[in-house]
Amino acid sequence: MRPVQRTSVSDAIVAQITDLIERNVLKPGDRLPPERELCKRFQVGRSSLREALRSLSMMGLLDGRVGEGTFVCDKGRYVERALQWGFLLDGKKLQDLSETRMMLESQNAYLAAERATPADLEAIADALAGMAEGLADAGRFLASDLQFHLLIARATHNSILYSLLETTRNYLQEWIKESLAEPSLAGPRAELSLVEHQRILEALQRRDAAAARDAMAAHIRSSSGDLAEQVKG
Amino acid sequence: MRPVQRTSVSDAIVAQITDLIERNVLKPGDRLPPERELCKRFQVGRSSLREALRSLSMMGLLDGRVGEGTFVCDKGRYVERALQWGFLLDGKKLQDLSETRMMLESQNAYLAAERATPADLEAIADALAGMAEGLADAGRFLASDLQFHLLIARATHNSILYSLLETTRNYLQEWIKESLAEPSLAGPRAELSLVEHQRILEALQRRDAAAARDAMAAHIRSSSGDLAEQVKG
DNA sequence: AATAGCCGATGGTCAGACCATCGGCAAATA
DNA sequence: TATTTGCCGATGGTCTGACCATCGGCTATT
Repeated sequence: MRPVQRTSVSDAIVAQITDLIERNVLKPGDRLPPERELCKRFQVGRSSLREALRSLSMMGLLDGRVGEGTFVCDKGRYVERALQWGFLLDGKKLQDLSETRMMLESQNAYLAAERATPADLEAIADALAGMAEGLADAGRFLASDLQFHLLIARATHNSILYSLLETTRNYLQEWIKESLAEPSLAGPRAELSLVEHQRILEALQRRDAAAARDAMAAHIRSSSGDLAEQVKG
Repeated sequence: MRPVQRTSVSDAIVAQITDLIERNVLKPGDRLPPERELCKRFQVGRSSLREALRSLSMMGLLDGRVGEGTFVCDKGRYVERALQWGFLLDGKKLQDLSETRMMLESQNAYLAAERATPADLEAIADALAGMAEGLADAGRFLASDLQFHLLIARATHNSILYSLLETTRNYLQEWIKESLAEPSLAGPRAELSLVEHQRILEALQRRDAAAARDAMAAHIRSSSGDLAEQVKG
């Protein structure tokens, strides 16, 4: 004997729609059938359906517009939405997140060194060039920096690892931005960062997995040091 | 002139309740007033209120129990929840999952060796004892096995890493179960598994982080080998 | 041809009803 | 007296039908 599965109607709907989005049957930008129509298809009341849709909207998967319909959002919007409620990222959580990122980044670098295609490496090199050109432009520098890391994650050809890193980065992005915006640190920090990224790329090009991992770890450590100070102050 | 702020009723409720939880007016474990009561206080219809509550439940802030009430959940499991969503939104390839798990398990073992409290170690040892006792009982063996790994993750004292490992395990659990259920493999596999777990525990007790990581990696590798065969067959 | 007004479609909200479940209490039972 | 059984109110879960505000496109007026 084991506890029977208790499933609420709206949870089931959430699961179904989520699944449709996952399997790309519903693509970003697509419009869902009207609520009243969905009720008939799912054989549920409008309340239950709306609770499901509202939950999905709150998580940023859907977007309802009066008089127009309900649309599928781009993926990744939900993190933004989450932070919109100015949510709890207490010190401990930030530290945990930072640690998780460190682990993901370094391990991804390791795998990327083994698996990156020539095209991957070229794209990563381009991102690095973008950083160099953006030394004077904090916005561009940061964008290229992010791109660099995401491209490495992509080069692992593991969609889950990529997705996890992307999410953690999204959460930490705000703090990273503030950290780099510190005028006293910005200049030297950016140049140091550039050198560190250079080392990572070289390791990747040499297919030296361990070196890539260590170079990435060193880079994150040095930048998360700033992060820690940022949090304290 | 700028676009006027359009706010929906349930979003406003979500914001208010979120704020109450943030300011600790509503503490974890607290019970909210009944829905019908809240309707009167917020001066809104029950549908709108329920859409808000459902969203908060979906995000892991609230938990509604029929006949009892709606309660504030422990801790902010918010980030964890979001990461799990990130998880879902991408294709779940067994190989990718397995790889992610390998990385999480081994890294968690590393951190656990550094941070486990005596109580943590004791709990892990208990789980191992449970496995030994359950050699003849596949169900119990598997349960203790799972417990062993989760307790190690817990011993990292990093809620995000724990949550991620828990999620990957949940996804893989079905395959793992089938794999161990194979009659031809069950006996020897379980005994080998026991020895591997023993090695991990010893490394943890010695506070030898690298050894713990390597022992865990070896264990996962050997068990995921079975997993791969299982998938092929 | 351009504009103004209308109208149906659609999401947003509300109110009331019924159901299943849970916890506690009282009555029946040993 | 201690335990079990049955009942009942409270509560979340669901359904229905209704009304409103808004949007987009159609139509008629200019």
